[in-house]
Amino acid sequence: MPTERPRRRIPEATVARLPVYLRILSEQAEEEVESISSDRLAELGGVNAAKVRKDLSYLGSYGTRGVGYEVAYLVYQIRRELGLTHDWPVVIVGAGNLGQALAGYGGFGERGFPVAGIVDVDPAKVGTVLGGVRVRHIDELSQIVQSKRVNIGVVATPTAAAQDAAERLVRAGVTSILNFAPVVLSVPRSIEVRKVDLAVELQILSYHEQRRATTSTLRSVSGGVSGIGGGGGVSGPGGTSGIGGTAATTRPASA
Amino acid sequence: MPTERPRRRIPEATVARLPVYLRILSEQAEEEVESISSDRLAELGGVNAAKVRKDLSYLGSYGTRGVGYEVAYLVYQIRRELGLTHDWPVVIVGAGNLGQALAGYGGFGERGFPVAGIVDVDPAKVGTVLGGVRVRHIDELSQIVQSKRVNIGVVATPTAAAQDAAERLVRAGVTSILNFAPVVLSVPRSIEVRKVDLAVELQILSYHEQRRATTSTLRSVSGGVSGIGGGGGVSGPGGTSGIGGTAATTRPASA
DNA sequence: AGGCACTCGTGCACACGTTCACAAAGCTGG
DNA sequence: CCAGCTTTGTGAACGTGTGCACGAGTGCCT
Ligand SMILES: NC(=O)c1ccc[n+]([C@@H]2O[C@H](COP(=O)([O-])OP(=O)(O)OC[C@H]3O[C@@H](n4cnc5c(N)ncnc54)[C@H](O)[C@@H]3O)[C@@H](O)[C@H]2O)c1
Ligand SMILES: NC(=O)c1ccc[n+]([C@@H]2O[C@H](COP(=O)([O-])OP(=O)(O)OC[C@H]3O[C@@H](n4cnc5c(N)ncnc54)[C@H](O)[C@@H]3O)[C@@H](O)[C@H]2O)c1
Repeated sequence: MPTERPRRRIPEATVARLPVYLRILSEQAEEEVESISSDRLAELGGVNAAKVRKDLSYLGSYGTRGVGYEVAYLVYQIRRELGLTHDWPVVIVGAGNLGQALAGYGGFGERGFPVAGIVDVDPAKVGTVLGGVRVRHIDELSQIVQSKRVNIGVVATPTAAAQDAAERLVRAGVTSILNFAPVVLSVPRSIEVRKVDLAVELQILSYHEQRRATTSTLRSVSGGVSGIGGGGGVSGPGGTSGIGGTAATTRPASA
Repeated sequence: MPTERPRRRIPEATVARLPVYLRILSEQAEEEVESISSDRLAELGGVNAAKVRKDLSYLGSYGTRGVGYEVAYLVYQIRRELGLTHDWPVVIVGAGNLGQALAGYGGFGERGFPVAGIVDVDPAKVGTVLGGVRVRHIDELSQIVQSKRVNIGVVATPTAAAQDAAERLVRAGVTSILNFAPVVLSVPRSIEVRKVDLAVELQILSYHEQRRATTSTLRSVSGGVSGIGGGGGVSGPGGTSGIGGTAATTRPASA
């Protein structure tokens, strides 16, 4: 049984989809569904069935031909591959609008990412309690990261302070950063950075809206953009890089 | 001069990067920089210079060999291509934690996406004012969308209500949706949906953290994942689809 | 036991995206 | 006006991601 995971490298596009499969499978498990076919999973996830099978095949996971995949087993495998077998505490830098929303959102802890701490520079913010966590001064960042063994940091400061926040996080020992500020952070190559930029999302939507209007006012929205977006890719080892693709189009079978 | 934009189709990956170039260029413009080379822009954006040039070439934009690109002209061209020559009012569904943070965030209006309205089902929320906008009942959604000519809707409701919110938005006449709820929305093919899923982002980071720990505790984080993510791609016209890649890794030249 | 319906796993072809490398084009200084 | 330097624009090679099509197991029914 201890079929040691062959440690294959999983394509980044697949890694980006696994969390979605995981959520769907977890929901199915709650509804007592024991087995699921790639077709059904594809339908729920709004993807191609072949893609689902290929993605799952990277897990080395065994489905059963003629039957499908055992939900519980898949959930276990995906969680294992994503490193969700234990919690990953996160620390939030910036207790403003966004930091508060994040802290007040229970979804993180539930999904294995408890908020180990929130820090801010503003003395007025320090001491207040958000989502059960007391805001502490940013000088305590290192202490929090060290004592709580935090690997993931979230940047929720104003744009101007984001680079500083990132540097402090790196210095404190964090190795992954989720950045909400609309700037390209400059950090050592070994640090994994992901970015969530709402303005970029809206501008991409704007592009399509504009296009829709221009292309031809008649021809009813032809194909209609559908399909899956390439995952948050990761390119070669080439030195620096930065701009990241972001959210993507979605659509499940409305069957 | 009125070199009518040849209306080339711009690759989705490029569309996802244009907003970032735009932000960088706008900053440069403020600093009175008049001209910029693809090398410099690449450095600031953390991308490959060749990619920058290729991306910009889709705009039909003219750089000057031996010199670079005229910042102001590029800003104009990108804004034009992204449809940012006029405002795109957005309507937010769900005035909870997230909806409040979004409404209270001035960055949208500044960037051309004024909040035309916020709606909620909870009578207790209706009437309160967020970021200068009064929360209205969801039954008024159509009226808001129609009168303010809203094309873009934001779903910030609990997961369970997201599909319903999306359907209401579509019925009201919205054609693009930005979804924050962790579910795959089912909407007509002609509607453009983009998704921002924080849990997915964190899980991707978790995957890399886990990998880092497993692969080899010694070998210092070799290449370190860097590079650009594929843009929020859009695949073939094939029927349904759904899971979308999301944020991506970033890193500018820290030179 | 045999046949049949179903579903996985994957080879293959194609589409898309990235990067290199270089000719063409423009500027500057003599 | 030419030589030399800079930087663009793009063809071509390469790498990644997608989707089809089909062989190969598996379970069920007769
Ligand atoms: N609020 C939103 O809905 C929203 C949406 C999209 C993007 N963003 C981005 O998220 C970031 C935060 O937005 P916000 O609305 O929460 O801003 P905010 O101004 O409400 O909060 C920022 C917080 O960061 C703190 N801060 C400032 N400098 C700091 C530093 N060096 N170290 C630590 N903390 C510091 C401030 O004291 C403040 O509490 C911004 O970059 C913004 O562009 C926010
Ligand atoms: N808060 C965060 O930081 C955060 C982070 C990640 C994801 N999300 C996601 O964003 C969504 C909203 O999160 P939140 O924290 O703001 O939740 P919330 O519970 O604070 O707010 C949800 C709001 O939506 C309203 N609502 C419920 N059903 C509705 C309906 N059918 N139509 C219109 N409005 C309706 C509720 O009255 C409430 O005001 C959730 O799906 C959540 O998973 C939030």
